[in-house]
Order: sequence, then structure tokens, then C-alpha cells
Amino acid sequence: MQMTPDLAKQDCSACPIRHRAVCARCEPDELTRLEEIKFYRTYEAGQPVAWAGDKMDFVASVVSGAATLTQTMEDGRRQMVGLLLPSDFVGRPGRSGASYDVVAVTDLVMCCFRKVPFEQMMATTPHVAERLLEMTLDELDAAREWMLVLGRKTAREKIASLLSIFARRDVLVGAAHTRSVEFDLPLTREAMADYLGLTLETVSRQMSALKRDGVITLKGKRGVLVPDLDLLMEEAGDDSDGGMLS
Amino acid sequence: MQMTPDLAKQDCSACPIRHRAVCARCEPDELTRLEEIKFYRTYEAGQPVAWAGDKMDFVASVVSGAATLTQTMEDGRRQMVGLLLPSDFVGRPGRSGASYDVVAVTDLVMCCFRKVPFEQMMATTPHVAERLLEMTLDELDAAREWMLVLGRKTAREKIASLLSIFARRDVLVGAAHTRSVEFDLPLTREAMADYLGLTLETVSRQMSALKRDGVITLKGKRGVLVPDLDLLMEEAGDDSDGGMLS
DNA sequence: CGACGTGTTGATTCCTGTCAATACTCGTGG
DNA sequence: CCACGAGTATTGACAGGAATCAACACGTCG
Repeated sequence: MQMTPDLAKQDCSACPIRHRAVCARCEPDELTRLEEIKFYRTYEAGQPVAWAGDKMDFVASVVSGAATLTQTMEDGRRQMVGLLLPSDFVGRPGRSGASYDVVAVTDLVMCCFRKVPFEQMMATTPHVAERLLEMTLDELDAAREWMLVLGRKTAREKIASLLSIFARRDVLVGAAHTRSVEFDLPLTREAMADYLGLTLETVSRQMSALKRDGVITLKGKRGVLVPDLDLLMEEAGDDSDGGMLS
Repeated sequence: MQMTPDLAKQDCSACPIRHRAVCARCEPDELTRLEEIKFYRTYEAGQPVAWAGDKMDFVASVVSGAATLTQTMEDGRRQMVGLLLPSDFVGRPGRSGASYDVVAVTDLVMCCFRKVPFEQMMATTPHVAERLLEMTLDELDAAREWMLVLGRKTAREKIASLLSIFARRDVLVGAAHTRSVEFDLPLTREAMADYLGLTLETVSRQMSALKRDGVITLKGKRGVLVPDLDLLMEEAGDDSDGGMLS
């Protein structure tokens, strides 16, 4: 929850998410206006950012790290409804309270904008609103994709689907056509279970099963090596079919 | 798929969804511009509006009736990812193809806009883009709400959740404090199953169970009477708590 | 009447949840 | 140094809820 003064001085042109976040389309003068209302916040892994129903007087972009959005029922059942990665946007303009619990799952840096001036900017500069609409539509597509995972996939397919998300995100960074990928899971087994609508025991069992079947190799508790990304995506039931070879 | 000439002439001021659709915030002159690019289409119950991957050269608002958005896996498993009711928006500006199968589940009237001119309007008139952002954020919230249903609720709770949606939508129209509601299901058992991530047999069984327990009464195949809306919402596990009496 | 679509109900299977025991890692402190 | 505990992960035994397979009811339409 503490300010980070050295980060507060950074200017946007050096920002690692400059070209992907809500500010992606902003002109230099618009960036200057954003810089005036922005400030950074850092959270340690495990810390809450906001609880559902809390008043939130800011909106923000994830700069680095990861956070989760979760819903909880009275009896304790929990469902993750969003996984926020760098450049993702948090908070809803035009609504004062947080809709979900927001928790940092790794060390987290967020670029925050005070809500009122941000809303004024949205009203006056189309570039921010435009980009936010585009990002929201993408999130809606992702949420709907996830509805298929939650509603129709088996436990094994769910695990493979989640691993695919991380693997594909990292393969973009890595070599173009290596079919093998390696990454660190940003989530605990429990968080994975919350995301997938499973219990942590089932997650653990299916991870072991995928390892036994050679689909993945575990490097310690968090490290995952995927020797064949196509195979993993087949296990996910996505029929990815990146290249229409047939 | 056929034009409906008599509807095509209607002007927007008499439109039943005038104040809730994407055009809700438009000024009279903006409405005039929309009228120039709009046309109506009607579909019979069961007809497809578009298949996933098809090119869609228009976006549209549902005027009356209902349509579903569904995703299908190669082996036939299906998951409904959206239920479109009057005033809901179909289609994604800035994308040429449909992302999901769109099917009319009742007789359906849509107010369509040719995509290119609509996108031009979005770029030039903030009122359309503003309203679309707001609607998209609402849909994202609804999708996330549904993720909890799909991931964590029991079959009985899922059914109760779906019935609650219809019941609450109709209670707004009806009397203020009657706790009883009556409505017609717009969906078949199979469509309900697709929405809830269940089989149609389980849907049928749980409907019977809710009837047996007095939570609902069935009037024929489609009619549903909810004698106590609070009880139904309790069954849904939502802990709605519309009034914080405690 | 018989065929078809839709819905209900029954018998059985099996996947996942539940409850429980056991490992592994990492700090802390005696 | 090792004992101890907390947190996380793995594995096993068992139970239960939903899927599957199957039969049957109901209404409509030819």
C-alpha cells in the first residue's frame, strides 16, 4: 500500500507497458496529462489490493507482477474470474466500489490514476476511452473462452488449458518455432484450483498425471517444462490448429 | 434472414429499446445519422444469425426476442457464453468475423448497422462509443458472475440461478413487492443445459426437484411460477440480500 | 396412426470432491 | 546443529453427484 517515490518520478516514455496499456494510443501531450494524475503503488505477494465492495478511488494498470480477481460465496466457495498480468487494467470507471477481491499473487507494481481526473480524461480524450473499449472487449472474449473451460472441460483439460495460457504467453517472447517452452507458474495449486473450478487435490493429481504421461516436466514446485506445445494444446481440447495443415 | 420493409421505415423515437441500447445517449441529430445506416432483420426461432468464423458485415441491437451465443468444441461439447435479450448488442467493432455461433432462440428482430459506417460513427460521435463501453463493462461483469455459476455451483444452484435471472428481469416490470413471479422460459431444456454446463437430463431432474420442493411450479413445459422469489434466490446461493434486514 | 421433437424418469458408471495421512521447503529459535 | 512448526504439495481411500445409457410420456404434424 506504500508509495514508491523513485517510481513516481518515472516518465511514461520509458514504461514497459507503454504500448499495451490503456495509454497505448495516447499522444505525447495526453501522456503528460496522465503523468500528472498518476502514481505508483507496490504490493507484496499475497497482499490484498482491494476487497469486493470497498470504495476504490483509483483505477490502475498492472506494470509488473500478477494479481487475481476472485468472487467468494458466503460458504467460502471461491472462483477466480480474472488474472491480471502486465498492461491489464483494474477498476471500473463510473463505479465507486470494487466488484471483486483483488489480490497480488506475486510482487506487484501498479500505475494508478485517481478516479475522478481519469474519468474526466476519458470524457475529453477519445484515445483513452477507445483503448479501454478495445481492452474490455478482449477481456470479455477471454471471459467467454473461460466459460467454456469451466462449463465443459474435464479436470485434465482444464489444467492443460491453464498451462497453455502461460506457455503461449512465454513462447511469444522466446524462439519462434521451438515447440518446447519453459516457465514458472505464478499461481499456487490452490489459486489454480480457484481459477479452474476444481479442488487443489484434483489440480495436484492432474499435474502428476500430465507429468506421468510426458506432457510436462516439473522443475521444483513452480517450474514447468513443456516439451511439445502442440501436444499440450491437444490435451487442452482447443484444437488450436495454429496452422491449417490439413 | 429476410428484410422487413415495414420495420425498416420505423423511426428511432418510437423504438422500444431506444433508451437502453447503444443509441441510448444519442442526440436527435446523431439518431438521424444512425437511421441512415440502419436496417431491420427478423429471424424465426431456431434460425442461425451467424456461425463462428463467418464474416459479419454488420453489428446489431436485439429489438425483441432472444438469441444465444455459443461455443462448440470439435467433439460436440457446447457452452453458451451469452444470452442476448432486447437492447443487447451483437458484434465486435474492429473485427470482421463472428467469434461465436449466434442463434435465434425465439422469433427475433434485430436493428442492424452496416459495420463500416458504424465504425466511422464510433470514431466521430463519442456518445455511441461511450454507451458501448458501458454496455461491454456490464457484459463483462455478467460473464464473470456466470463464471462463478459454472465453476462452483451445484446443479440445483445452477438451475435456481438461471431461473432467478428470468424472474428478476420480469419482476421489474411487475408489481414492486410481490414476492411471486411468473414467466415463460425462452430456452429449451437443452439450451438451459448448454448455458449451465450440464446435461439436459440433469436440468430436467433438478427442475423436477425444485418443483417437488415447492420452490417453483411448472405451468406446462415452458411456464414457471415462482411463489417466493427470496426462496429461489436462496436456492441459487447468491445470498441476494436485496434488503439488508439483518 | 406413426414419426418426430421435446421432456421426464430410472439404472448404472465414473469423475471429482471430501477426508485424511504423508512429504517437502523454508524459517525460527533453542 | 537440529528440532519444530507453518505453509505448500502429493498421494490414498472412499463417497457422492452428475454423466451416460436407456426407456417412456406427451404433444404436434404429416
